[in-house]
Formats: sequence, structure tokens, C-alpha cells
Amino acid sequence: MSLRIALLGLLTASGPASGYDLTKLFESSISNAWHARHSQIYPELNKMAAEGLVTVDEEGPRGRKTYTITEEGARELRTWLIEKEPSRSQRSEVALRAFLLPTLEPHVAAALLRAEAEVYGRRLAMLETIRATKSLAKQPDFGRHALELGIRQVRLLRDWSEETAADIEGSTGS
Amino acid sequence: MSLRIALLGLLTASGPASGYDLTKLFESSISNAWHARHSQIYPELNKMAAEGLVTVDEEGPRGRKTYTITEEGARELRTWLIEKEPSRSQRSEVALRAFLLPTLEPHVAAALLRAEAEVYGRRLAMLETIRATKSLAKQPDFGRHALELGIRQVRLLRDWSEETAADIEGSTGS
DNA sequence: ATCCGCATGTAACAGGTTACATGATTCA
DNA sequence: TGAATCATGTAACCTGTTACATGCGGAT
Repeated sequence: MSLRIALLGLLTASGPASGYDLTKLFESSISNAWHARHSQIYPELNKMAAEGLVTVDEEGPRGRKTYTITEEGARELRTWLIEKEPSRSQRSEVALRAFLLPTLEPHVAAALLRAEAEVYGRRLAMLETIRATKSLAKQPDFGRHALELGIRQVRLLRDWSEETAADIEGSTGS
Repeated sequence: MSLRIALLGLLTASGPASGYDLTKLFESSISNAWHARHSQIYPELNKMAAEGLVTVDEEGPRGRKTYTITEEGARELRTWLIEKEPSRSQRSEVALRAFLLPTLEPHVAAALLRAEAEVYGRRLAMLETIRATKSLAKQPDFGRHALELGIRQVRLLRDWSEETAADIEGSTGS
């Protein structure tokens, strides 16, 4: 369901696009919120076309198909946003790791956390660059709040990793 | 894979336990990091037993089976924690929603965000109660860092929802 | 006796990943 | 002409959810 919603949202934001375009849009804009590969996107678009949520303006040089969202598609997106209670169920490898870290020797755990912190630090820098650049973009608002959320989440992970490493090292008096 | 690791971790932390015990432990301790139902846990334990990661001390009143982690199981857990690069791939309905919110009228989006903020506020209160209580618990450390991470993440979501709602309302001068 | 909680399982389906497979167009 | 990129698809497999199914043991 969520994949379908993400596609409807992207089509709303970008106007008509092909499966290929949407796959790249996924990576560049929404990947921080949702992941999908082309092998999942293409069949889904076909299903959505069959159900009347999008239409195909079959054209394009290679086999390229361009999809446009329909009224019904727009309605489905709206209903989902307004009426569906979001699933808050978590499944995060990072958090799982955090939970299990105390099963390792403190200095090993701390080293792993520092490495994590560095990864997140780099990711944070990237996102902040995007934020700085985006003021020039076409869509003035679309994705801005989501980007802000992403930045905060990455910063949180970096800080937590760093502080937890310090805490672990501190408590052993290494 | 991650489910298996979570189970090995819980067995390490709690000592021998049944599938039923682990299902409840999952809910009470680790659900913030990973979700699993008994229908997934029971078959996985059977597979793990077949592969020698856990042993069954078949006993117990009803069909109860008690599982114990083996040396090989402990090795597998350790290797995963140390060597496996954690998947950072995100899939969050909350973030997806955040991304798509600008497709709605500002006042509708703001109202949805306020409702979200309230949910997270309640969740935050719950987690903070747990943290306050946990100082009395048996395991001095296990899960403390993960709980801290969970609290920060929920707080972030509450604050972001609140602030984004204010921002949206502010920019329309309603 | 009856109900609740303990305790384990399976089957059907939905959602996702990896790998395989193919071919057209553009550019150097 | 060869490489990179555009462009779409399918098949096998793994993970996870929902629902169904069964039965024991303890407490009232």
C-alpha cells in the first residue's frame, strides 16, 4: 500500500513520469522515507494502471511509458493521508544493534559506535548541503519538511552514537 | 537474519527461555527496535535448533520447550555485531506522510500534524516512566542505551510534528 | 465446570530483494 | 563499434502479517 501511495505522491509532485523517472525520483527525493527498486515499481505501476489510478500515455523512444495520475488516484492519496492511522511499527537494524551492544566487551562496543557516528556525520553533511542548495529548486515547499525531519534524525543518531560510546568507555575507566 | 539475531540476543540476556517467553520479551523490551509475532518466532526457533545455534531442553508442562543459546549461536551473534555493516535503509510511514503532506491544504496538514504530536507526546511519557522505573531492574545495563535512543527518537518526532504544524499555519497567516 | 492464560503451531497472502534477461539510443 | 545509460520486465526467494487451529493447566 505505501509503495502505491509514494508513487501517487511523486506523480502529483512531478507531473507525468515514466517508471524509470520514478525509480530515480525515489532515490533522489524520498529514499530517506521509503525504499523501492525498479523491480517493485514497474509491476506496481502496471497494477495501478489496471485499477485506474494512473493512465499511460504510451509513447517515448525505447519502450518508455509515461504515467499520469488520475482523479481517482488523487482521491486515493488524499484519503490515505487523512484517514489512515499511520503504522508506527519500528524495524531498525541500528536500534537492534544498540540494544545488543552490551553483549560485547565495552571497548569493542565503543569502537563500533564511533564508526557509526562517523558514518552519520558524513550523511548529515550531505543532507545539509542539499538543504542549502534546495532554496534554488523549483518546488518551493515539497519535501522541505521531510528533509528537515531527515536531518534531525541523522543528527540524533550521530549524537547518540558518540555519547553512548563515551558513556561506555567512561564507565570502564579504560 | 535480524530476527534470528534478536532472538540470540534475548537468549543471551535472559538465559534459557521458551518461544512464548521470547514472544513476550520481544514486546516488552525490544519492540521499539524490532517487531515479531509468535507466528514468525516459533518457526525461526525450530530452524535455529536444526542449525545448532540453540538447543532444546524439551520439558515443561504444556508443550513448553526451553531454548538455550549454544557456543555457535553466541559466535554468530558476535560476528553479526562486529562484521555486518548495518542496513540503513529506511522505511517509515511517518516520514512518507511528512513528505506527502504538502499535497494537502495547509490547515488540514497542520491538524494532522498536531494529532501526531499528541500521540508521540503520550508515547514519550510512557517511555520516560519506564526509564524512571528501570533503575530498579535486574539487568543494570541491558537495553538502557536502546531505551535512551527510543526516547530521543520519539521526542524528535513530537517536536518536529509540532513545529512543522506551526510553520505551515504561520505561512498561511490563517 | 468454565474461563483465562499458557503454549505451539500452520497456511495463505502481501511486500521486498536479488539476480537474471533483454533491447534501444546516444555519444565518443 | 563499443560503452554507458535509458528503459522495461520476470522469477526465485526471503521476510513478515493475518487468520486459523489446537490443546493443556490452573484458578474460581
